[in-house]
Amino acid sequence: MNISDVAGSTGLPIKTIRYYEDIGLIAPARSANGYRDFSDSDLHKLAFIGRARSLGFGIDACRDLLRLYNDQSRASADVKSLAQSHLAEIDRKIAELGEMRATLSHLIEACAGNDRPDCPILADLAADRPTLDP
Amino acid sequence: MNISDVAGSTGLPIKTIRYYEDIGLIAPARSANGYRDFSDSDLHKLAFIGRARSLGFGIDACRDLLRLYNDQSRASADVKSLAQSHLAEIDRKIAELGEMRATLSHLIEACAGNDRPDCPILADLAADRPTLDP
DNA sequence: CTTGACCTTCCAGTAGCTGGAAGCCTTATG
DNA sequence: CATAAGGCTTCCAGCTACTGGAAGGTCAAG
Repeated sequence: MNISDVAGSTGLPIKTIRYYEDIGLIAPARSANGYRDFSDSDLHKLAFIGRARSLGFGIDACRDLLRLYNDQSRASADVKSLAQSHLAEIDRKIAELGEMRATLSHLIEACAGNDRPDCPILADLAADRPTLDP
Repeated sequence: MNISDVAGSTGLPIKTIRYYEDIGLIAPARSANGYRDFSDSDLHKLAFIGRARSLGFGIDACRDLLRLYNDQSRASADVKSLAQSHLAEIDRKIAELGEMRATLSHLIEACAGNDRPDCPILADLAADRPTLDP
């Protein structure tokens, strides 16, 4: 299997697949002509990584997940713990974005959005202390 | 005003302030000894940038916001539009994280988290198609 | 005069790719 | 059989927004 086939069936960009080899996530065989020759196992691994990435797991977490996947003597508790840390991180990000969203939409509502220069958004950014009034 | 004073009153790390000069967001004067000599205007600008950054605006957006702030003939509509694009981006990210969160917490709930190896999280990542059942 | 706290610059690294250049390999067509 | 298009290779650079560290100049106190 050539790289473009794998890209097609995993949905991962070719560049990304090569990058994953670079950083040691996969190690596909090589054909006589130097082309990467992907096995079904490589394909499976890449699909696995792709799904883990789409859940927001970082590369190192993907490495850990792959290791756990290949470890028949794993404890599901270890996987769960990894996932829970990641979930906590996601929640942290959601909370952070939610705060930004709240402030920002508040400011946007207060802005006339017309031809005149007076703007509560800029006023808030320029304020000595950010506006916190309800 | 030396850099550490500015760092102290804006809450920005010293490194970040120097970085902002590097990329042309600010241009503080220099004392005879080569030290940066920040004016009140520099301070104000940095505080402005810091607040914009804390709302999630990117560096380029900060540049735009500063330009608009200094432009007396601006239209608030331009500021509002900038803020609205950013809000849309935040919403997009929240939605993306929300989807991750939903899938992930679903999987976590299904995982026993004990000493045995069977794990629905790994099973889902390894599945030919990700689990979508309710 | 020395010590320690500042300040300076420059270089490198972080995460996870992505784009592009230069060049070999394969396949289809004339 | 030549050639052109397309796929493959490697390597290098750049993206965001910093952050850490090394090497060295400066300043205030004791």
